[in-house]
Amino acid sequence: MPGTPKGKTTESGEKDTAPRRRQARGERRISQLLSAAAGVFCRTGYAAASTNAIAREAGVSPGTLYQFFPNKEAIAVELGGQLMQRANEMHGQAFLPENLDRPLPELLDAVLDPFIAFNCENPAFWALMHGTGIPGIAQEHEELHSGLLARVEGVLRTFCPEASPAELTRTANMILGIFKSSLDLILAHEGAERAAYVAELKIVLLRYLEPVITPTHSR
Amino acid sequence: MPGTPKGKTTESGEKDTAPRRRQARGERRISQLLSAAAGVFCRTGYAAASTNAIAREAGVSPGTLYQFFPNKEAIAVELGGQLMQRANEMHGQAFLPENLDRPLPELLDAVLDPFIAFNCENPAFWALMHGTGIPGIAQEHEELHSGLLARVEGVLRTFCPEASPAELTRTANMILGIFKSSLDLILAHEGAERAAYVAELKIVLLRYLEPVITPTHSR
Amino acid sequence: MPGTPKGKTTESGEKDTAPRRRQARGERRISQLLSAAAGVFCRTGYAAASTNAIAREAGVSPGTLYQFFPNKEAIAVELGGQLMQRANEMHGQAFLPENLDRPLPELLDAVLDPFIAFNCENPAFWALMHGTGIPGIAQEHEELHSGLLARVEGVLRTFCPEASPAELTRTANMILGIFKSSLDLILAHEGAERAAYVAELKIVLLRYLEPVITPTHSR
Amino acid sequence: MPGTPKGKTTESGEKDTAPRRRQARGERRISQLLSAAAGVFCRTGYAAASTNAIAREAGVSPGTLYQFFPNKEAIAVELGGQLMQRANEMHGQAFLPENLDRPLPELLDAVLDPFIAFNCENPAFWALMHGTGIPGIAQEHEELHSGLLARVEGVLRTFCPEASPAELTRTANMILGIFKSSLDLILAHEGAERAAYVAELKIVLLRYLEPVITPTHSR
DNA sequence: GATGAATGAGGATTCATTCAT
DNA sequence: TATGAATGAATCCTCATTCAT
Repeated sequence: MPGTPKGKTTESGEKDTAPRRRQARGERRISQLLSAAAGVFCRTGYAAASTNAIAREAGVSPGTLYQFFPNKEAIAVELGGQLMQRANEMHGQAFLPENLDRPLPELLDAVLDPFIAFNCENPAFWALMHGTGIPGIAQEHEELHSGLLARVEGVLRTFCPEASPAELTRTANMILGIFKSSLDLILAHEGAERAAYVAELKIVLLRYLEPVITPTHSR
Repeated sequence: MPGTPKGKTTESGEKDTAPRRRQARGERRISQLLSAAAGVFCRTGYAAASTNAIAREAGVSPGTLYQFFPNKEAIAVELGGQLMQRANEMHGQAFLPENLDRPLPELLDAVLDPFIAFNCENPAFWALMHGTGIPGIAQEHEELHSGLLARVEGVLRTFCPEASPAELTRTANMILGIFKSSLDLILAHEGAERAAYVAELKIVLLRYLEPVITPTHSR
Repeated sequence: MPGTPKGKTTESGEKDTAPRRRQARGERRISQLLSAAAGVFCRTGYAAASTNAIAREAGVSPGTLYQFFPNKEAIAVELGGQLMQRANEMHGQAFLPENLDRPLPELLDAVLDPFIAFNCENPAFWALMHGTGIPGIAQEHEELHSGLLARVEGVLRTFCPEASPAELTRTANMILGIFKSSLDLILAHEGAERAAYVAELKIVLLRYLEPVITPTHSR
Repeated sequence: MPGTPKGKTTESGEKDTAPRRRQARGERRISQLLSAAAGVFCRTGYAAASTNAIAREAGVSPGTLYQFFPNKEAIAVELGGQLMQRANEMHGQAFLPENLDRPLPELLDAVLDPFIAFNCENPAFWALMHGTGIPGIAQEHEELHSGLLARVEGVLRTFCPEASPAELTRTANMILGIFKSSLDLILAHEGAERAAYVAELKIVLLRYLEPVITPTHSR
């Protein structure tokens, strides 16, 4: 958007600027709505969140919400997708190859810290992944979940190439589960206590994974 | 209120019998309703469960339901409490003092196996504990949760008497969290795969707890 | 319902009477709702009729309406079906075999008069058959339409056995169409003018059909 | 209001041209919108047609639509009027005096064929005339209807000068009604079957009108 | 106690219409 | 003029809860 040459001619300038501004307004609204939705989902959960409440929180009328989203589910899906994408971008580096050569504790730090930070800043992300049973979302969120699962499996595979796929999946699921439940605890506390839970999570994973990966790694 | 003699007949024998029968019938109704609720909660989750659906599943009219429970939440609370009690009864033995002297793997088996079995048979128990975010229930279910927490803390305390209460609570929370998320995986699979997840849960807890309790225990 | 022996024993009497009364109330409500719907459909057409308006007209709350009908369409379908049934009952005699031997003018009188009377008394019947384009109703009403069509075709067949099925269908469709549009005119007028339109309808049909059926009939 | 000189440039030539262009553009827009409306009305009926859908079909924004029409009804009215005018132009010749001297079958051909053709090509015309019950439109479309009615009455009057006005109106209404319902059947079929229904319509009208007009005409 | 009808506030969604740009 | 965002009343429908019998 910045850097676009504007005002080339008065005519094209007019034709070009107005729509862009309108579009910009629309996108601002979308963000407003999404963050309002994030707040409401966090506070009340997806099922209990009403579209009217979301619109009210965003400071718009219900009709406006429906100009940008076809239904409540779409809001959750878009929000989840956007958060997922941001999560992926943010942690792409966490899973960088160079991290795989580092000792497990460092690897855990590298991977978990940004992920925890992200979730602390975007608690809606987690609230959405809990939406079990909501028809239509489960599907989309399965996708989010399997994305994470695949990443973790990928890391595990490099450490234990001899493990069967089933084992890998199982271990990855356990890791995700542990992470998930710990995140609940982490989010439920603050300050030093939160930090203590973060440390505890790392201890759990370290002790769980050390025996699994050390053999491969010790050579 | 129930059992109040209303002087229907002059015979004292009936005075006693009729109310008792009524009470018995009432308790049968309550069980009916509670197990219907368990089924519905399991299938649809608490929020999406309608009182009408529960009444229908129990084979009674909505009015009857409200004769025994003041509102939907009360059903969940009662159900949770009752399941919790059954869980307690069933596992009272698991936490028997003699188990505390056994090596950790056996202790884990002794404690986890019946608990897992119970949850496999009563999936509603778990469904209820997930009701995070439901206003009003969280509080009541905190109580269920803290019951479990206290038990686990109690066991831990005997193993690490020198640990601070905060540490104990933290560890107990982690254990419960790990158990909780593993249970999701366990319930989501069947047969050999389910058994594999059970084994994996024990590995995680064993490795997590071994360093914590071994020193104390090894002497 | 009448003639049922009641009050055999006090116990079974109680068990039997209360539900029947309740059921009776429900059926009264259904009739109320259906006639309210008939009125609203007549005045505003199906599409523009709101369920709240129907409930209001019936003097009940919207929720009550939905206790007896799953949705707006079901009301229309039930109403249509019920009217159709009444129409069938009422005109079963019109199509009696003995009428087929009478000269065409009398046949037309025998068939049309009760049908017209019925539609004047139940204008909703007609309003519903106009519901073109309403998804789901079209199907049900097609059935009503084809019922009529079959009857008319049946009569025609006895008069012109040599006609092809396609011709019969075409003629029956024309007759129904003429009847339909004339009914609009009949319902739109009153008193003598209405009678004049009725007469005119018979003239149209008489002249249309005379050449078709006379050959068969003249022997 | 349009065409008002706003004095943009001093040159008188432009003063004249620019408004004309604007006007031309406006009329193009109006046609766009009207034919879009015709399509939508045809597909979904008037009541179910949304102004947004019309605007979308026309490739403009809803705001633009409201720059040319004050509300949805006005679109229907204008469309109906325009179609009516085209119908009038197209069939002005059908009702030419010289046709009145021809035998009835030829007269029917002369009048009906172009009218049927017109309606097959402009199905929206018919869709609009069915909009019975739509508040506010009925009145405006009555006008369209009465236009046709007057024409038919005019023709009839030349054939039966001795008939009372009431009789004429009645007969004209019947004719229109028959035509209307037959048109439904005609539009609902294609090819040979459609032709057969056209023929059938003519038979109905021929037999209905022959006795009415022959006496006058046969001398 | 039991029944099932009754309630009505609330939720998702639509759409004719208006407004700022 | 044109745009498309904004509005908000209205619609269908649900469901926890109450009431008459």
